[in-house]
Amino acid sequence: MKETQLLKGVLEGCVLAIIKRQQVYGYELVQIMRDYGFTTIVGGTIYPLLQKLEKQGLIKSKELTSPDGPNRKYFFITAYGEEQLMNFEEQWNSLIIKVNRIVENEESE
Amino acid sequence: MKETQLLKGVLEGCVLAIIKRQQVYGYELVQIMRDYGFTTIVGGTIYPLLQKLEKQGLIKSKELTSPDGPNRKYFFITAYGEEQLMNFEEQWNSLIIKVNRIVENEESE
DNA sequence: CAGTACTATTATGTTATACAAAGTAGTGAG
DNA sequence: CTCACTACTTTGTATAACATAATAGTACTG
Repeated sequence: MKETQLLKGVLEGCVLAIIKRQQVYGYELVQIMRDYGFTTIVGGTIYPLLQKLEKQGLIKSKELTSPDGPNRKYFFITAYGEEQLMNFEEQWNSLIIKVNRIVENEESE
Repeated sequence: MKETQLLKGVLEGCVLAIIKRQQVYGYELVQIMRDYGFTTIVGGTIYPLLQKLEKQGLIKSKELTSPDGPNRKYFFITAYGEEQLMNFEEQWNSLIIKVNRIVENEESE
């Protein structure tokens, strides 16, 4: 079982949570995720996700020039995005409870 | 975001954990998962998963007659399966830590 | 015999992430 | 000036998990 499968659905919530508290551009987001321990994250994973989130209206973007290279595309969370983030947090917490109930039972019998 | 995306990768670990502490057949497993709160689980989700796990050697099966219908196919965990289950638990705990670190930071700033 | 509950199987679709490659803009070395 | 390098973004193709839905077969019940 690869760790990557566990990521599904989680990544989106994490990205929203990060964008909520600071505006970021894609490249930076990759670094941040890696700092948090998601070492396998690369651009090819993040950019399509950002495009999807923007298309769905959860985030919006603004392009700004960079002193170090090509333009950066900064992302911000929308009201709808915040709503969905809360939604994610609920589902995530609920999932933890369910899974732990199953896995922890293991030792109690 | 549908809850179903969060399931990915988790389902396999849950199924293994359940099979570890009691032999079950597919239909029964569906009921158990539903009791645990995974209300959307149906046969079409569980049976292919069981076949995959058996093919990979994480579980093995034995067919027994049922008093109430067609034969039941009971599943047992193998040594390799137990190994993978421990593996899953580690990854799952590690994922919880990482995600919570991201999500919870939200309020502390 | 018709209908319903049990049990297993399989085909097809959707979607998130992986993987890999490439394109664009600036900077520094020679 | 150009070559290489780094910062930054984009895109195409593949894989694998889970959803959805339909099929089929056994036993019980009316």
